[in-house]
Amino acid sequence: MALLWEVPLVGAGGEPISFARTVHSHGCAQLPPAEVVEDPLRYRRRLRIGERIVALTMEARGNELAVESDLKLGARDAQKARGLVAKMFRLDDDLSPFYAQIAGDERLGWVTAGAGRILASPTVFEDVVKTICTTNCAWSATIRMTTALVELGGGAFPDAALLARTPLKWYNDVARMGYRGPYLRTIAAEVVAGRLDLESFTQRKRYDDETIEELLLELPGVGPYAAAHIMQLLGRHRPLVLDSWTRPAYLRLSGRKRAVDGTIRRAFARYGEYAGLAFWLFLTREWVED
DNA sequence: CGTCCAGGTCTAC
DNA sequence: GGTAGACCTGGACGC
Repeated sequence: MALLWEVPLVGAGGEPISFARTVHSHGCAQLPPAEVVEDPLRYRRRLRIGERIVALTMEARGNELAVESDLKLGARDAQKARGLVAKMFRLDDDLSPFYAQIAGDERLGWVTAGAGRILASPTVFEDVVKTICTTNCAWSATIRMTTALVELGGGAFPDAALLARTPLKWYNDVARMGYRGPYLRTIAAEVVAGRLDLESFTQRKRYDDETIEELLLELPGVGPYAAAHIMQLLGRHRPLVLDSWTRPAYLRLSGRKRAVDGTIRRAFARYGEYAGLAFWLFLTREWVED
């Protein structure tokens, strides 16, 4: 294990970052090729750097994020790995406006201790594929499909080129993805052809949230739920993720007997561009002990 | 063994 | 723009 990086756990606005809250920010963050290890809390994930597959282990050391690599990396590869970690932890994001908004908020005041960073994958492509693998199936199926994808990728998540050249037979017979297979393969092919630049979707100056939502909804297999979910992973926090998990969770935690989507949206509308994040944090507070 | 449904989406009205 | 019905899979459940 070689120490790759130590970087302050601080966001772009100087706000604190809770390592535990970040690695437990959502379920997809724990899908292969990533995993959360407890005691001490660490986040591990394999990724492809050039020709090699590298296993990175991340943990909090004091107020720093320490990143270790199982392989010794040259300067160029080390730089690339650091860049991917920065993307995953969204180190360039500034949550301080949100924190200022919820300071003293009864429901969400606790968040300002460093919660609210939604851990991303190294690529938007991976998050889009994984999100589609969460739709209309049990979580066990999501794990099965993702595990197959990572096996295809030789231990790392496959890139668009590999998915585009993989025959549909594999999607059906090996990954058992059903109707999702053609969706994912089509998206991969569009990326490879250069007609779809998912990685640019993080660029706030280039695309506003509304545009990104429209572009996401154009993708096969991406509807309102998936678009909102991917938006959260992109750090675009207005849309609420409304699905068969969040709806009952909201009822349980709010004490309401029933609430249609419009009612839930109104309950969080006052958080403005952070409404979706506020909703998600309200639902997941108990995932981590303060 | 059949039906239902799980962190929905698409198509056709 | 709003709403049925179909859709892969496989685990849970009722009969």
